Amino acid sequence: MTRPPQKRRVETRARLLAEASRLIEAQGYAGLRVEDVVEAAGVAKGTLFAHFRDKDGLLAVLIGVEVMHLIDGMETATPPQDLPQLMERLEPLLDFVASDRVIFDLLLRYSGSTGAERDEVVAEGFYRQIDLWAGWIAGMQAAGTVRGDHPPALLAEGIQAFLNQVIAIRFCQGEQATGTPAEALYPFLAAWLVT
Amino acid sequence: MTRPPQKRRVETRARLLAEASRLIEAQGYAGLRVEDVVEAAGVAKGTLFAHFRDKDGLLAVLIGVEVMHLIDGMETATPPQDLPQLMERLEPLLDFVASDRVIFDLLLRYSGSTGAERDEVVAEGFYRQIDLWAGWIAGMQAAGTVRGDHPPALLAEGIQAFLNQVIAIRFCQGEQATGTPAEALYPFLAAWLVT
DNA sequence: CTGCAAAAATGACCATGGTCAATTTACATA
DNA sequence: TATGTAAATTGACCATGGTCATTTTTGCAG
Repeated sequence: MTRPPQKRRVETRARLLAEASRLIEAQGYAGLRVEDVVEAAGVAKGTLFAHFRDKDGLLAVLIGVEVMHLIDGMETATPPQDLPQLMERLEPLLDFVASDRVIFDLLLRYSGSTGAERDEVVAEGFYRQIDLWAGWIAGMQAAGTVRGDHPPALLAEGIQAFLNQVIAIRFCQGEQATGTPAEALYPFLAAWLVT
Repeated sequence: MTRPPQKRRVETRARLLAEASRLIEAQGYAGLRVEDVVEAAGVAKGTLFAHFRDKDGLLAVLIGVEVMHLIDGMETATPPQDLPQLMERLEPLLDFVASDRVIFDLLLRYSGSTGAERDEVVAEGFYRQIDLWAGWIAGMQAAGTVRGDHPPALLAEGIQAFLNQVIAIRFCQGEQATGTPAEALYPFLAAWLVT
C-alpha cells in the first residue's frame, strides 16, 4: 500500500525543476551545479537526491519535457510525403539534440532504457518517436517515395542511428564543424530510405 | 625547439599505463580509480595528470591500443566478399565495444575528434577503420554483392552508425538484452548495404 | 486535541577527479 | 666538476557529486 506523495513533496520537486531550468537557461547545461540548484530552491542538498536518483536524473526530466514538446510538434504537423519533407519535420529535434553535448550524451544513455524505476520521460519519448516515424514511413512507402522492402520500424530505428551518428561526429569535430546538422544527415537518409 | 622526453618520463608513463591496465583486468574499467593507479605506479597523483589530460585520456590510450589491434586483425584477414563475411570481420570489434559501457562511451566521445593535442590513438583508429571498411565496400561493390549507388565512404560511415546504435540500445536495455550484438546488427546492415 | 508512525527534509560527511605553486632531478655547457 | 635551466615530480588543496543517520513535519486514528 504505497501512499500518494504529500503536497510538500510535490511542491519541492516542482521548485527544484523550476530553479534548475532557470539556471540552465542562464548558464547552460554544462554549468549547472547541484549546490546552486538546491540553494535556489531553498532546500538541503540531500533533498535533491531524495527526488532524483542523481544529477542526470534531474536533467533527464527537464530534457525529456523538451523532447516531448518536440515530438508533440512532429505529431501535430502533417505527415511527410517524401524525403525533403521528412527532413523538415526532423530538423527541430535534430537542432535541439545537437545544441548541447550534455543533451546528446544524456539522451544516448537513457533512450531505450526500460525505465523500471528510472525517470521514464526519456525512454517514453524514445518509443513515441520511433512509433511516429514508423507511421510516417509506412505512409511514404504506400506513396512510393520510400523503399518498401523493409519494415517501417527498422527504417525508423535507422533514422535514429544516423541522427546520432551525425551529431556525435559534430561534437567530436568541435569548432571546426561545418554546415548544419541537417545537411550532414541528408545523404544518409537519402541512401537509407530510397533505393 | 621542443626537446625529446627524458628517459624517466617515458618510464613513468609506461608504468602508469601498465598498472592501469593490470587494475582494469582485475576489476574492470568502471572500477578504476586514479588513486589506485598512482599508488600502484609509485608516483604522486599530479604526475598522472602531467602525462594524461584526465582519467579519460589515460583510458583512451589503453582502449585505443586494443582497437588498433582489432583493426590490425581486420586488415590482415582477407577482405569480405559479401554481407555474411563482413559480419564475421566486424564481430570482434563489435564484441569489444559492446563488452563495457565505459569503452563505448569513450569511443563515442573521442572518435572522429581531430585530436590536436588530445591523445590521438582513438581518432586515428576511427579513420583507419572507416578507410578499411570503405575499401572492403568498394571491393564488394565491384563484386556486385553491395549496392553501388552510393560512395564507399558514406556506406562505411553508415556501418559505424548502426554499430553504435545497436550497442547503445543494448546498454540501455541493461540485463534484459537478448541475443548477440551481431544478431541485432545484421538486419540493419542488410538493409543498408543491399538493395 | 493528542499521540504516533510514515514521509520529508536536513547537513555534516565522504569519495574521487583534478589543480598548481613549490621542489627535486636530469642534462648540457663551460 | 660546478652550475644553470628546463623537465619532471610532488602532495596539499580544491570542486563537486553523492550518502545517510538524525531531525522535523505531516496527517491520520483514537
